[in-house]
Amino acid sequence: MAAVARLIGDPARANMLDAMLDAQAHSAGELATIAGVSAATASGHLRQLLDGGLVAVAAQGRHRYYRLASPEVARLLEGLMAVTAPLVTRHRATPRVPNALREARTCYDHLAGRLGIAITDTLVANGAVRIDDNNIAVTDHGRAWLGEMAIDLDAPRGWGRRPVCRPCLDWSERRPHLAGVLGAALLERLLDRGWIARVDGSRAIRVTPPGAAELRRRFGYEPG
Amino acid sequence: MAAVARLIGDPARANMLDAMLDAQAHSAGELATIAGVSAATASGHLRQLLDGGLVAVAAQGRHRYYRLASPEVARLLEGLMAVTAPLVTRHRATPRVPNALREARTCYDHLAGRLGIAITDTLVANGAVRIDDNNIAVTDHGRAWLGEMAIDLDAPRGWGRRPVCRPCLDWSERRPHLAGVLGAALLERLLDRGWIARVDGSRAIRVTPPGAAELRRRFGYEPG
DNA sequence: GCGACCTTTTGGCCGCGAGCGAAATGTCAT
DNA sequence: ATGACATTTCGCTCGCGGCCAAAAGGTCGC
Repeated sequence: MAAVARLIGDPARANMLDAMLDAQAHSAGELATIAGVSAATASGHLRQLLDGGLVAVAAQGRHRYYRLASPEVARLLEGLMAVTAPLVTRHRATPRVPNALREARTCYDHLAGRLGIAITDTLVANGAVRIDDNNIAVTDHGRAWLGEMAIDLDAPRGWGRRPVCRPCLDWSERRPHLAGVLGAALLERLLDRGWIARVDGSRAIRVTPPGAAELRRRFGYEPG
Repeated sequence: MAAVARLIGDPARANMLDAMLDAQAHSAGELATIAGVSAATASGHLRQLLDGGLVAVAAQGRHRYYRLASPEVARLLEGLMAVTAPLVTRHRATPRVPNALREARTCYDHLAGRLGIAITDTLVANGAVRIDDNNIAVTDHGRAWLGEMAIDLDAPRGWGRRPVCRPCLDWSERRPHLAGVLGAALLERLLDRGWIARVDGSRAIRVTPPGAAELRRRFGYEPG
């Protein structure tokens, strides 16, 4: 247990892992810049993360692209943030995290932040999903509703057997939001409909002008 | 994020935290022995864990009793184990963890291991709780059934507002088991009915002779 | 092929922090 | 008060591991 925690415990490695939370692959050099260390140092860190089973690598030409080894690792990292956040903000009234991230961001492969919460709330109000305590389940009515969004939860999605819908604790809103296959499919659909877009090299999500209208109408989302 | 992970990343501190996963308070000297370090070193570690908000302390006479600061910390630790376990056992066919722990143990303040899974399965079969994907909810029928066990989920339980029932991933069985207020109440009831007992200074749980009969009849649990 | 580029390996420096013994602090028992 | 015990603080040593510059692998474009 200590071995895994030790890997995350170094600031440079933690920054790299945090960057990989966007579920996209990053080259070694890119991660070196993000971590603020030389390429040599970064390479050493990445080797450790690889040996520790926290990340996986895909060699492509002269680049080597690193990504988190599994959704479990992503969940672990978000869990760490959930424990960390209250400690940091305990003595600070002003939000320490950039507002763009609080507003809308990706959490591994699904949406989080105010936008993620707004969508979750709407699906609950619709009766599309049901939440008891901290648990989420998709209803039959929900499957039909999602069909209109061209989302078929029963379609094979490549990444083997994976829970259809899982709660994921949002560390900025302190509430669970949609994760699992449903969360991933929603993010994908919103992206390729052009309602939202990724922001440069950040996990932040930007709402496009056409997206603003659609998201307000369908999910009652108003930018904060 | 790195700060919290760094604290767990030291073997001595990890051992201490692991010991505290039984949700009981441990004196500083006891934790020093468990971690295999001197009292002076242990004191330093405990101070760090305290400053980091991972543990809380209660001074009682000349002893100082340490415990985990919150259930969230316990969840984080179990999450770490879930990521760690597969890495360790990947190249080992034989179980590395003592069988007593796989059989029945406490997981913070509820039951885990084969016994915990057996109880969870029975409650699902009864229709007392419902599991969708990885989510658990208590049904009305479940509340009545629990009433026969003298468990009232609506009774105030001291520890403020806390989810009635939460899934908790079992790192030895790789399946979710009952946690939350329900899990805690079940453990408490089984203990004070004398069906199970804590084992010395371990998280292992021993089934008593009268308990063996009751657990087989009610939950279909057969010792492995 | 050759040069440009990305990445990893090697070697060496250096600081953080884990470790202990000894002393100090605080608490209980008599 | 005095001694026994639990814990913390202090001062110190020492090794692990992060860091970089330089060199070595690989891969692509020309």
